[in-house]
Amino acid sequence: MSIVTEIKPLVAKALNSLYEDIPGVKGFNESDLTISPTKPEFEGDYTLVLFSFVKQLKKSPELLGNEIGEVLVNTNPQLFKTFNVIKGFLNLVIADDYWIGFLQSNYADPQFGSKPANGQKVMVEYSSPNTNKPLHLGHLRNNFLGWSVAEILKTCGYEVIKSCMVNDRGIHICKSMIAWQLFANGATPQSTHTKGDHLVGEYYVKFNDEYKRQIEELMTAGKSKDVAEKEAPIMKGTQQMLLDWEAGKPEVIELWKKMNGWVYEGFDTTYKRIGSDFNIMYYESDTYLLGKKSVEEGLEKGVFVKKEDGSVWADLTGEGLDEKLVLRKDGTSVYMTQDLGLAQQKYEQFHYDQSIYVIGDEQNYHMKALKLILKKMNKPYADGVYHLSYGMVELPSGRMKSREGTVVDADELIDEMVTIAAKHTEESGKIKDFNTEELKELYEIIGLGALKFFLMRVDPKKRMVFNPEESVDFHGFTGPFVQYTHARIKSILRKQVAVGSRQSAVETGHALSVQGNRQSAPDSYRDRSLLKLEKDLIISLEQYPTIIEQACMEHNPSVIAIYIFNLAKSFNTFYTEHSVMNAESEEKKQFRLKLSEMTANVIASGMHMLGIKVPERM
RNA sequence: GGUCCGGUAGCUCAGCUGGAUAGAGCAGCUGCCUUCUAAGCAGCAGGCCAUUGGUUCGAAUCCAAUCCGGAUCACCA
Repeated sequence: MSIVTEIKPLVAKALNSLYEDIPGVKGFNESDLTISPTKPEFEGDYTLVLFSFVKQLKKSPELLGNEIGEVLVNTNPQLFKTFNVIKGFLNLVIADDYWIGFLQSNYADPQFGSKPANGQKVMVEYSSPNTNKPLHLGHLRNNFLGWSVAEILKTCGYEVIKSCMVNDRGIHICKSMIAWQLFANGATPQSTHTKGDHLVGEYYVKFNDEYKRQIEELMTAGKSKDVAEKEAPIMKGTQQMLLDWEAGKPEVIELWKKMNGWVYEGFDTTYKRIGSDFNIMYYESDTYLLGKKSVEEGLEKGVFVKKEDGSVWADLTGEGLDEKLVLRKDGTSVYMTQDLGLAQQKYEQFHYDQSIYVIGDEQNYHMKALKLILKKMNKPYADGVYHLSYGMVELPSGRMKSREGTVVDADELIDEMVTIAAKHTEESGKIKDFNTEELKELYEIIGLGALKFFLMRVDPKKRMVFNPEESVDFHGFTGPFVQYTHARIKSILRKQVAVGSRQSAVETGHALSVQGNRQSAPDSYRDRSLLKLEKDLIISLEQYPTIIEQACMEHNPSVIAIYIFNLAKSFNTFYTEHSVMNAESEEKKQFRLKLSEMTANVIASGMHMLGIKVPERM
């Protein structure tokens, strides 16, 4: 239980006992209270805002604050040390023993902040790549967010099933295929020493080049732009190929399998490197026909209407949207058809309570429509559908455009980050005894940590600017900063182990125990009081479970990133000011060791939820 | 045009269930390594929180309008 949830009922109780006799005053409950951390420029740890009671109780804020503060301190001396009232704010000073007790019972728990299983099941669908080109920066944001949200939900007690919808068929796939047929001369990843997804991507680009060339040729020959776009031979060939694919023509299927196989090999390498993994894969080639049953069902229920031409529509005008096509007039499915079918299939397979779709915000409208349609169809899982919408990643020069070659390739970007990590590490000269393997691993940890942190530190909903120069900075509000803080702490803890007294210190630690006998150690009483920077750090640690809860509710990893950064900063301030190993007394030293250990645990735990590893040394 | 999202320091972002003098990082300027890792710490400077009006004891935060930017509204995916 967090300290704020502990304080609230006490305040409510105090208010009721003080003022319930006043005529016209109804009972106070916890939701009436605003309690927040005290601003650093005032004395106190947590603050109750008094203004809201002034009118009802007809007393001045100062008087109210003093009365409430008096009761709180008198009835809960173990929790509140003192209080002060400034303007309309009651600042409460929490007893040091409370904080010390908190540290004592949690410092060694690597799971601190996580919750027991709640029996709820959540599906998280993320990544969802197309198999015609390699991953780019935008995909990375998706992958990092999806993985992280899944991890946050697990920490909050949910059972999580990670799924991936692979868009492995369709016109865009045929474009790469036909270009390969025309231009590749049988080139393979092996023969060209090219990663499979990149090789296929090259032919996707080649398609577009050739297509453009053919359009120009036809236009020079006098055709209009529209006609040229339709009649370009390569486009006609592509459309034919799609028909052949749907008809199951063996050569086409074989080529499709071969090229998709290359892409999967490439994706596997990248996924492994960035840590993306899935419990279940769905392939569009398997699911694109699903959903026709849902369409029939919707027609029966009167949720959809069939027009004269045979096309089927959902009328969402009553909900403020437009009409949405769910089946083409020729009976073939559109995206919505597949999504309806897949939602149904997922539910039948897993009976989820929540189904999260990590998809870019350009599909806000589509996802809204999907949820609405499911609701109108009275699907029990409709309410659990949640679109985790994230903003586009832009470059300082503007939006990434694949046609203009301004996309940032994922593999290249990761390589670059790792190279820079290596450079910084070598310059610092702190890691002299690592072997080649260990160094390689460290560079990966730091480079990827920087990248993940950079992409996840901002609110997913918002579109963000990716500035290559800034992303390469490893100082300040960055992953490496946090990793560095962790390594620093571990360095201290290693020293303590080396001294060999850690075990006994950890086991006994009586001088810190709340139940400890004060009289037996007259000297240590002084050390029982916390210094400001020690207390700041403990208060920060105490907020971790609340932060996790918030991140979980909001499906928002940036909450964790921001918190962990502030925690690390708080530790560094403490670290510079006070020595752990050369503390003023043995008691202080033991106390600070615990404080350091807990900080390291929370950093590691929080970073884990972001998919970022923390090194022991760097 | 309809709907949705955003506009906070030079730049990138927090803060948005209303509360004290609006915070970080980067960039700029000052200091601090004979002391547990300087990828660090301390400090200075930097703001009409897009604009206008409203609600309130109190508004960056809520409401309305306006301006600017983006997304979307396809028998595309």
